[in-house]
Amino acid sequence: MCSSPTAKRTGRPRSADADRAILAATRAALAEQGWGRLTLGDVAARAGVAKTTLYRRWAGKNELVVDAVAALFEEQLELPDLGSLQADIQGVVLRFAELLNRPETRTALMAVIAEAAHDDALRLRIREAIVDRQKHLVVLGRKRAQQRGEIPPEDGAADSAAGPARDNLIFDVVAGAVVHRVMVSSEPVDEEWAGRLAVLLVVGLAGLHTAQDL
Amino acid sequence: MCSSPTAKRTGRPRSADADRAILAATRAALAEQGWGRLTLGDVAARAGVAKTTLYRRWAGKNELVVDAVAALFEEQLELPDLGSLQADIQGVVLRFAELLNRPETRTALMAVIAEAAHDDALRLRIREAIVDRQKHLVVLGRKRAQQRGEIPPEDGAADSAAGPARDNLIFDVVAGAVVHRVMVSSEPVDEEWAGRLAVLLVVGLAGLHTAQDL
DNA sequence: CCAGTTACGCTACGGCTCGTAGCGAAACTT
DNA sequence: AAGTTTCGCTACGAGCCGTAGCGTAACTGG
Repeated sequence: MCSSPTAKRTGRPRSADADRAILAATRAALAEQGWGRLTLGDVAARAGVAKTTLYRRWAGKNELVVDAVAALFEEQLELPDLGSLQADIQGVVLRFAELLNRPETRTALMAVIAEAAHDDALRLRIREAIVDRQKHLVVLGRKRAQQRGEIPPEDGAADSAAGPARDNLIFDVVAGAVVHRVMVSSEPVDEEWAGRLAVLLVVGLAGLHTAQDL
Repeated sequence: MCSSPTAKRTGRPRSADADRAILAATRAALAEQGWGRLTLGDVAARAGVAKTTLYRRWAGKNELVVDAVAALFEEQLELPDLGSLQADIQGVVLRFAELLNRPETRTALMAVIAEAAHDDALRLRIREAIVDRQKHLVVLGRKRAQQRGEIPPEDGAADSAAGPARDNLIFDVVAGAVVHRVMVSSEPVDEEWAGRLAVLLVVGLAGLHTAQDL
């Protein structure tokens, strides 16, 4: 009943500096030791904070790491307007790959996704902190392309579910391809590769609109 | 000098039954407890094997789990010939998704990929045991499509690197999209979604061939 | 049949990390 | 000044890791 967003409660407030220091220390430790050897004791020591303070704010390793990497997604992901749908896709692919190439994110992102496979709360947290933020870029990119006339506008009445379904497909293809290229194939995402992926998508997307009978 | 592949060495041979029991126990424990709570002591107990036996054959959790899930990929992944490239893609996507929906693979695959981000030996092992096996399906699918005339044959002299590059792109897009759909978006890969992905790829692939100037 | 060699099961151990409890001091509200 | 919450610190039991040591089992070559 008494937990409004910015509720000024009684007692000593939590240090915002400590929050920042802990998340930064988590990313640093993650980059050096990876997920497997990351210990909360080490993070606390790096942040200059008692281990108990850490446990007061996060339930465990999973939640802490999600917040630590979510901060990176928040400040680094945006959709540049490069004039055409193809160029926009290429641009956002390169940005996303750059983010994935950081040593902190490389191991952390896959690890938390793995843990989320049998942890519903964690999966929800990832969705809100990371996935929805990315998915929004797809919707934005589609709207821009429709304004430019590169893609036919929504025909509302026809098939009301086709639009969001297409967005979801594009999202999984773009994000999935980049992640797979970087993490599994472990080959570089350069302008050439990003360009080919963009061509594949733009052409294929046009095909999806004409073959709507599926 | 004396280590031929099937070298009959002196001494008591390693039990093949124990190998199978350990890998099966690993998959069972993985399905129940997930990656994070998986302990090698538990695996040994389930397999009816001493913990030391486990350490004599595998260096650690990572290597063991890779072998345990690789066995599933080996016996379950093949490319059905369904008459057209689009149908073939749709078929293999559905098979791959079915494999990813198993509780053992859901968490294990992402976890070992995460660990491989800073473990070169593990990355190589994953590549040989899992990735190359999948990639072979792409090459096979392309050859079939070329024989059917759905895709122009290799023009050898023109751009010798374009063919493999296309294969790699398709591989990352297909595998990445399925993994992302299942693990991140956590939405089902049904015939409808697989069909849309197949259309996107077939149409886009044709576009890649015409716009070879990239 | 008899060494020689290797794998196995079992027990035990030090070492590390986890997550929590308890304490006194600090910071902030009323 | 009193009340409340956080903080740093120390200490602790619990669990798992990975290894060592031992006696036994299985298989090979002389």
